[in-house]
Amino acid sequence: MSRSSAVPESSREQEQNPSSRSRKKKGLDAVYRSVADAIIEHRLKPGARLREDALAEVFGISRTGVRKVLQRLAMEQLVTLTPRRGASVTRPSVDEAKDVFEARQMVECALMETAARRVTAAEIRELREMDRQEREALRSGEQRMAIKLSAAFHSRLASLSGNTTLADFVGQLCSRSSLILAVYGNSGHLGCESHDHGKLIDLIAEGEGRKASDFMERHLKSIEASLSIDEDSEETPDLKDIFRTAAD
Amino acid sequence: MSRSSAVPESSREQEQNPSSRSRKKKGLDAVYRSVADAIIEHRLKPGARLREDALAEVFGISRTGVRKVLQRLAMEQLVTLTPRRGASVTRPSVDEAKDVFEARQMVECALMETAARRVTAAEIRELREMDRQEREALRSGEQRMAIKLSAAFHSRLASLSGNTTLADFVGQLCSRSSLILAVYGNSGHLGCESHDHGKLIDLIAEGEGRKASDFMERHLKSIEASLSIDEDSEETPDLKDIFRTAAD
DNA sequence: TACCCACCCATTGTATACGTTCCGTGTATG
DNA sequence: CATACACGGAACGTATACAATGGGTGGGTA
Repeated sequence: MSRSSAVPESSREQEQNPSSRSRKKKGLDAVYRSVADAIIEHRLKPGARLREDALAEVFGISRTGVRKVLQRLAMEQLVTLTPRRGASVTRPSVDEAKDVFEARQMVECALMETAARRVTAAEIRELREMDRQEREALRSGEQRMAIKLSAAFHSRLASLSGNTTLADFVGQLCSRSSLILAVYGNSGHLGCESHDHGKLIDLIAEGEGRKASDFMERHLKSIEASLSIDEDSEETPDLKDIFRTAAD
Repeated sequence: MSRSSAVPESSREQEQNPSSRSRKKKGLDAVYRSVADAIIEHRLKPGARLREDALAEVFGISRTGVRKVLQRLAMEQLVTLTPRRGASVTRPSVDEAKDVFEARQMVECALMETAARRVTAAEIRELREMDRQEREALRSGEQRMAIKLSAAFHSRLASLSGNTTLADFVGQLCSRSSLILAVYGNSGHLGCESHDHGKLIDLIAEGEGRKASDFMERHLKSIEASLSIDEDSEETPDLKDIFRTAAD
């Protein structure tokens, strides 16, 4: 009972949320985006169980479609499919978090040099607009939206390279980073400092690929450093340890 | 008629081939490996249609399981799911091929440095054994097996870095490379020259990460250069052009 | 009182059945 | 004789029904 009660409220949120505006009939892909966004925005927290029946009822589709969506999310490491236990939002391990940020530094930095060479004026304007929206969301206290926009910004930045394969990979890494922030992030300051993205755009616009790459490296390292990856916060919640004082 | 008649023989290959040895009962995941291997080994050529009913009958499972497998393969870019046309083995475009090899050079080279630092003696032995098997297959004319082993070698090499995320990514890139070789490769010489892998192992074993990275870059560039990426070989087979001489 | 076993229910895994859409072919007409 | 329309069939998309398994709870016993 204690576990199953962790989620149902969020599914109600889905109904009343206008973002998933009653797309009952067409758009199976829209269901995927809805769930993915909910996870990225931390409306569905790591560890939350995703029962097939519940999702099927919420979105007005059958379990068949739900399973397809969950499988796709599982392949992107956003949800974890335990053989007979069902699906739950992935709770990234410390090693996983480390791997994801190592991958991001490797790929995103390298792509900056290509992006600086290929970027167009229209794309620069688009990036500035995205940055503006992100800061706007951050300013008005919409942390959830800011997190999603930040991931979208990094993903769009990677897509400037023109390499679809690497861009998609970065997109997945950014999504997983949102999960990592949800688990290991300090609620005090979010991952991306707003002014960083603006500076990044400047460097790209000036064609300073090398500097953009270096800046991106520092940017990502600073995000990673801001995480509180305590080794001891792993494994069992240690009921004994937690309630030791109470029992003492 | 011209398009649909291009494939049906391949589905018969599946039936008579003993490699998919009657894994009827357990192992839904085994079906995935069977199909993936068939694609990587070029037993299923790019463009080959994969009818759900046929696969279901061959593997003794229902279409439900087949669809799950096909979806997974589609996500790894090994098969293409056309909305109402069904599944077919992906025929990589020129741009896709270029992207994949750019990604491989970026990631695999970078991982060599990490691998050279972390590799153990046991892993070196394992790599040498894999290299031996690959050369053995190449020597005995089993090109299909050699292609698969070569991809497995690169994938295993990447996994030495300890970064699961990047290793999995490289694994997918290697699988897609097999497809690219099937389309753009000259049947004369396969992608990986056998002695290259041995040299790569030597450098890793000696802890020469930098040299290993450089060598890997040359290795991959040489594979890419061996491809015959003719821009004109794209698009429609141009029945008019092909039969112009006959009509003339 | 604490631990273990057995039963029941909830949830997922799999298969089958139905609806839908698109391709191919055949015929009719300009 | 060519083209266009229409019909039939085949394959995919979706939903529903059944089967199997694991966990949770309750009772019994040491």
